[in-house]
Parts: sequence; structure tokens; C-alpha cells
Amino acid sequence: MNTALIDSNNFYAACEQSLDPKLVGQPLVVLSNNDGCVIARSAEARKLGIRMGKPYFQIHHELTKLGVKIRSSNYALYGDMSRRLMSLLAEHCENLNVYSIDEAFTESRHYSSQELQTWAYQLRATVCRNLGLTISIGVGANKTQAKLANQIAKAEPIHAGIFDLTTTNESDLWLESIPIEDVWGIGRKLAHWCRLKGIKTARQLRDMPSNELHAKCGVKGIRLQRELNGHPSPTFSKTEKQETRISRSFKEPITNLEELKKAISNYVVRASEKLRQQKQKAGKVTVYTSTSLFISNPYNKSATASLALPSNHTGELLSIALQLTEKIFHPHYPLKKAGVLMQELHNENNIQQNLFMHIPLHKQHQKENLMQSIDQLNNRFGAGTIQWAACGSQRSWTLRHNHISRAATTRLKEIPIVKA
DNA sequence: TCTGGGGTCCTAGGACCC
DNA sequence: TCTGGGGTCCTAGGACCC
Repeated sequence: MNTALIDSNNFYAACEQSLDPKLVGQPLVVLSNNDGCVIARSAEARKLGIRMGKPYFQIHHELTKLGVKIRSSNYALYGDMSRRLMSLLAEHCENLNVYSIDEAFTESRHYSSQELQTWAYQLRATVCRNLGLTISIGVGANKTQAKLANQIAKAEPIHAGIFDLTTTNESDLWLESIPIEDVWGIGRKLAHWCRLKGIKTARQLRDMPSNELHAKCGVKGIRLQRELNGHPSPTFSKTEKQETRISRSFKEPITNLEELKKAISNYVVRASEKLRQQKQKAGKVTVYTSTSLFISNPYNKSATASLALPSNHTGELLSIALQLTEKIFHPHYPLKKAGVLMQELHNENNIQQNLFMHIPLHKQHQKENLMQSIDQLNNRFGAGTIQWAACGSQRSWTLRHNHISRAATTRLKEIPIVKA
């Protein structure tokens, strides 16, 4: 059994383009929260040499000069497009394993080259017709190889978005063409280390002495090397989430405790909603805050508390998080970022009762019903319809997004209008 | 003036135990 | 003179991913 990786090219930029035809064929970049830095580029913007991760304030004049279109990130839109993409793929793929917002692995039988081409070609056409997105498909003996094949599929127009490493006789040549930085699992630090040792390509990494790789990167390095050699990946398994986090940078730094509490409260409300959606409860809560990373004496601090009984009840989690917030606050530092982490997640139907804290069943149901009602009202009438007092009404710490597109697929009022 | 957010997994090292 | 050794559990932090 081979593995295929299917992903959507320039996903965030493509979502914006599929919604606004004026953007098609244009250089376009999508910015992170707070319009901080570039996190996606259309093919045209890539060609202009605009780099990923560049802070917007550093390049905004250049972008204007080049006529590059700008969008703030619109996660409601991308999340919705992703759900549509994945459910469409699931209809056409065996054992689809969603890996990220725009990627999924799937099992691929040993098709003949011709059969694979036909299947892949049809799938690309369907996705393009239904969603306006372009996908690439890479096939390999395992996930690592499928990732590499996918890159080759994208890089060489001749492959038309489809490449199978398992049927080519020139796999060594192809591996030689992949720079070490582009290997899945090799980040900046490891790439630098490899370069110093003269390892410049995926093929050289595959053929380097295992003991050196093991000494540097432990079992992860060895697994990676095995996969480059064609050994199968560990089997697909659906695992529950280990942690859930909400964190944001503030538009303006925070210097007083009340403001920090409001921000943390808002994150706790959102994190609790996520837990309930995931049908999970948290056994541990961490809150943290920090100044900007780019100042000379940065400050960062976190505090953690364990719960007697795991919970996804907003009120309970709020009271713990607010106590923790007092511990991490420091009046002498301009705080630029804060977050909450829900840890030790348990399936909500599988909670060990605490012997010393028995809560009568009817009380527990009452609390659950209250949360359910709030979630339903907020779903139906929009986020924030029912608000927690701790969150405050004025939000000096909210986000900046000056270039956001409409919630065209998730909000009825903003649905696109097509003129005949 | 302005530098994202949400995840996973692994390792090293400390605490504690016998 | 001479200061064990190995196992387990936990946590913080690093590295990576999209």
C-alpha cells in the first residue's frame, strides 16, 4: 500500500481568490493576526519574490509599489473551505487522514501509472469545479516520500500537479533535487547543522551515517531516514487532541491587571467552547503572558493549576484562570501577548470521579445544560450573544485586521451576490 | 509605532524510591 | 582516602509542523 498526500496550493490565498474573482491571477498576500506578517502568497506574489513570514510593516511600501493585493487572515472562511474540501476528498479517497487545514494523507493502492493519472486528474478537476481550489497530489511508499513527491508535483509544471515517486526509476535523482531545508521534519536548526556537515539534499540525508543522525536528533532522525529509504510509516491512528490553546498578541501592550484579566477571560471562554465541541474536559489549566520578543529585557511567565475534577465548564475554568492571572501579572512590563492552555484532556464521557468531591448527578446535569444553552444561543445568533461579565465590554486588546474579506461562506448577510 | 496562532512529539534533568 | 545505581515519574523546554 502506498501513501498519497493531497494538498491545496497556496490555500489561504486561494480561498480569498475563489471568493473574489478580481483577485484571480493577481499577486496577493494574506497576513497573520494583527496584520503582523505574511503567511500565504498567491503564485504571482511568490514569483515577485515576496518571502513567507516577512513582517508586513517592513515590506508594505514595496508591496504597494508592486501592486500586490493584501488580505488580513479570515479563519472563519478558511476553516469552512477546509471542511468542504475534506468532505469532498473523503468521497473519493480511501481512509482519508486529515493532517492540517489544507492537507490530507490517504492510502493509495498500487495503481498502474495510467490508472493513477486518471484518478488524480478527475479528482483535481472535481475539486477545482466545486471549490475553485487547485490541489497537488504526491505518491510515495510512506508519508515522508508522499510529501517529497507532492513538492515535485508542484515544482515542475510538466507533472501537472501529480507525481508518483514509486513508479519512477530515477528516484535518486529526484531526491537529489530536494534541498535539505525542504525535507519534512528538518527545520531551520537541523538544516543548518546538516549544511555544516555537507549534507545538502534529501538523498544525502538518506545516505548519511545513522549514528550521527541519531546522536543529533534522536529517534525522530532515524525514523525520517528509514522513511527516505522506503520503509512504511507507522500506521494511521486517530488520536484525541492532547491540548487546546488560545493565545493572541495585543494591538496595544497591556500594563494593568484588569485588562489582562479581561483578555484571559475571553480566551478561557473560547477555549471552553472548543473543549465542549471536542467533547473533552481539561484536567489542568495554564495561563501565560509575555512582552514582545523583540525588546532588550523580555518578560514571560506562566502559571498552572490542576483541577480536582476535569471540566469544560466556562465558569469553573474562568475562576481558576483568573486566580492564575494574578500570579503572572507584572506591572512593570508592557505585556504584548497572553494565552491559555487546556491540558490533560479527557473524553467527557470517560471521567474518573473524584472520591472526595462527589457532585450529585442532577447538579452536574444542570451545569451541562447551562453550557449547552449558551453554546446554542451563540451559535444561532452569533458569537458573543451571551457574554461572560469577566470578559468586559470594551476591548482595547483586540486584534487589528484592516484588510479582512467577508465571512462569505459562513454568514448569511455577507453571502456573495452574483450578477447575471 | 508595527514581528501569528495552534498544535505534536521528544529529551534532559530533577525528584524520589528502593 | 573511598560518597551506588537503576528505575520511574514529572516537567520544562526545544524542535518541528502548517
